[in-house]
Amino acid sequence: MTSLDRFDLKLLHILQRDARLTLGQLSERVNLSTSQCSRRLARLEREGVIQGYSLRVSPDALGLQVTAFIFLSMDKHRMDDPRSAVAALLKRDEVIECHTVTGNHDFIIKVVVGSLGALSSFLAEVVSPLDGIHDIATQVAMDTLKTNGPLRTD
Amino acid sequence: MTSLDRFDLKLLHILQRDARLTLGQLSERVNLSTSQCSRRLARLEREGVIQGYSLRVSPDALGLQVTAFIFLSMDKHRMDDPRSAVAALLKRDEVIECHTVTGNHDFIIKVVVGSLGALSSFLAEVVSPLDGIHDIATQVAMDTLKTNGPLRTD
DNA sequence: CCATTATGCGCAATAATTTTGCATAAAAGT
DNA sequence: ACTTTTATGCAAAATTATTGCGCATAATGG
Repeated sequence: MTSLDRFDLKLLHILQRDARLTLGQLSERVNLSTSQCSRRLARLEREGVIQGYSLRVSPDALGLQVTAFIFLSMDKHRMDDPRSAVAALLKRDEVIECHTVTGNHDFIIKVVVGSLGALSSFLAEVVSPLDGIHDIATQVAMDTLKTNGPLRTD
Repeated sequence: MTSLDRFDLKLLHILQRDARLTLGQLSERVNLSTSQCSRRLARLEREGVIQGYSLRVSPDALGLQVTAFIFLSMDKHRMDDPRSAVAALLKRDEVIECHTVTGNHDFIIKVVVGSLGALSSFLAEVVSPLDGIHDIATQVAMDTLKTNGPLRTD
């Protein structure tokens, strides 16, 4: 078990918002020396609290203009192993997120693609052919008010 | 307009997966000098292709064990300005993502909170009190098969 | 089609940042 | 209270990032 004190939480709070601050800038804000910040971060990484560092890229700049949520229901017997039921989906770069959920559907899947045409192809060529599909519903995002929001640290 | 050549795309592809590679490591993989990688990244940041750098933090380590999707419908007249209709939500740290969507509901909102109790409080104290709410539906994620997947770059 | 200009490049010097050895101080355990 | 462990800051060392410069290549314009 890993316990996080207020310094750790503050580091995580700040770095979630800008992971490119230098240790110098970080140390000012949390009131610790740079060396200690460095060591604490190393520990948080080692213990898996920090899972990685990534870029936020503008989807538009990549020509990805459509975000959609796909709701999937499977035939009952396919749900003993949810992961393998949608294994083919998880590998696809269009799939940003995939969860099993309570409610009418079994999976909720977030995809980001170039166009409505690409969404349509994805549904027809990747989702529909999956084994044991019972139902597919799709909702297209028109306006993204917030994404990749940081987790609360307090 | 910003055009991205194969080097830019390769940089974005790699850094989305690990934004902490050094310019040296990066330069090997893309076959460019470190100085040129540095300059290209500076440009991508300047032009907004790279929107920022962030941490992937383990929700569990922060005691955040519940991910849920909240579906919100508003009274018709509240939807002329979607953003202000949910402005109070966007500020909240529990809200990771918020979109307007096609279909039965107006908004889809992803939240990450500590417990089902916290989810319940959030719904009762933050969502329900919003002005002009017509309907609320919630789906709790049981298993997260993929999150924060990188965008496709090709 | 050549001249001019602009853009992209790598190298090497410089600057900035991160990591580590070490001594000290604070906590924790006995 | 005493010992052991853990956390800390400082300063040196190592690593990494940035920039000036000269050269090449490609785009622009006459």
